[in-house]
Amino acid sequence: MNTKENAESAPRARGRPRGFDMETALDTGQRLFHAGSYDAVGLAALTDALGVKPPSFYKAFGSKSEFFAQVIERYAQAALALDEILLPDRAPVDALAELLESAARTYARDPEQRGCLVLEAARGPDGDDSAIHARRVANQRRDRIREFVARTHPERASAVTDFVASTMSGLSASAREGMDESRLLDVARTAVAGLKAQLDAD
Amino acid sequence: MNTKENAESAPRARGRPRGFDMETALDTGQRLFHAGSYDAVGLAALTDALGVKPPSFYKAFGSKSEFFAQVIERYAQAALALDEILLPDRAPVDALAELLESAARTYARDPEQRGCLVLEAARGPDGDDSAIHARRVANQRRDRIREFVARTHPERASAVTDFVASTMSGLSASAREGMDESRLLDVARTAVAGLKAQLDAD
DNA sequence: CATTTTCTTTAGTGTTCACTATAAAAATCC
DNA sequence: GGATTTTTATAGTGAACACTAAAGAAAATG
Repeated sequence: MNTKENAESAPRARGRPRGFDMETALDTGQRLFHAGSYDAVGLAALTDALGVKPPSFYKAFGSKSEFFAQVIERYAQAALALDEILLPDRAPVDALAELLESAARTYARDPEQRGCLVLEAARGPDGDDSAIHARRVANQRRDRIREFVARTHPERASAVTDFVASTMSGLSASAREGMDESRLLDVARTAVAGLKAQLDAD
Repeated sequence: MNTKENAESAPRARGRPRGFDMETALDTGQRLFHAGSYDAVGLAALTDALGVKPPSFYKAFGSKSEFFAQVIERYAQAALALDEILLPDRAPVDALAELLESAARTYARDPEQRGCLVLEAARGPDGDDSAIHARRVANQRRDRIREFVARTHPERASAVTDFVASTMSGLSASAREGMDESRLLDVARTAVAGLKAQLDAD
């Protein structure tokens, strides 16, 4: 029944136009949550940063938790492009080495955005929607790593994925505590050495 | 001026006796914080669990944050006895292997106490006393690892410590997300393989 | 221009948070 | 037994939290 909603020359939908841009709001939210955490950034900080009052925020996003879910999805789309790293014709050790080194670089690149937003949020309380959603997104990415490794090492896919997942969580934690890029890279390379020992033991 | 306070036959100190045991309170607090987190366990939950009202709690401990500091110190005293693992006449790889495997076992042993209380708290907001204190305790333990490794590998002590620290944070995070002991042990052993590659490259 | 639709603001709401002032209770001391 | 000391409870405190009811504003429609 919305056959006209994508037409370029269609008149704007009825009603007062929104006073802020949704994409800019998500970007701002992502920055704030990444610098702090879901719990540390209250609605007052969000609405201040967006220049709107609470009802406008809720009208647009429904709730803080739903807003966060959108932020998480947005972050996951842009972070560590698995599609470009886990290429089918690529040796797993090489691909995973690149993944871990990229994580090391990314997690320390911006002093205001240390670590990984998804992995940090995944550690929230079990009952919180924010943590539940972050965990789901994290596990979807882990599934892709497992499938990638299973192509060449089906019997090691789960253990390798566990190790990569745990290592990335550790890198994120260390980055949050202030570890700089070169030290994170050293950690990543040592982890890759462990991966090689595991995958080359065929 | 308190020359009599340790005498067995000395009368009790003046004043109303405390209606709860301090050590039991710290144990209870440790369990609650470990199951949840510093922020997730409010004062109501604490005082309910201890069977006291807020003024009694504050009289005894000063503040929630000071109580937590005591809980953290208590936990660190008991967890993963570094003194028994980092023995001077021991090969670093063997000692660190035992440390990481012990971490894997400890972090998954009790389904209600997953991960490491100190490392989880260390990831709290930068400005919070709870996180600041946890970070300090964590870094004291890392200093001991670094000194231990520096005995035989002075030029690698920092990088090895970074790796062990990051790996333990990763193990803690994975345990919090529900990874079981055998999977954590696999992760630890792969990490040890990486350590061997680094320390045996002399 | 009145109606409809959608978004915005003002002015709250109830709950939870960490913590406190005051009075009373429980012990020792002399 | 009154004074002193220490601990306890009652009854709050102010602040922050996520969120909302009602009214008004800004747009399109006919």
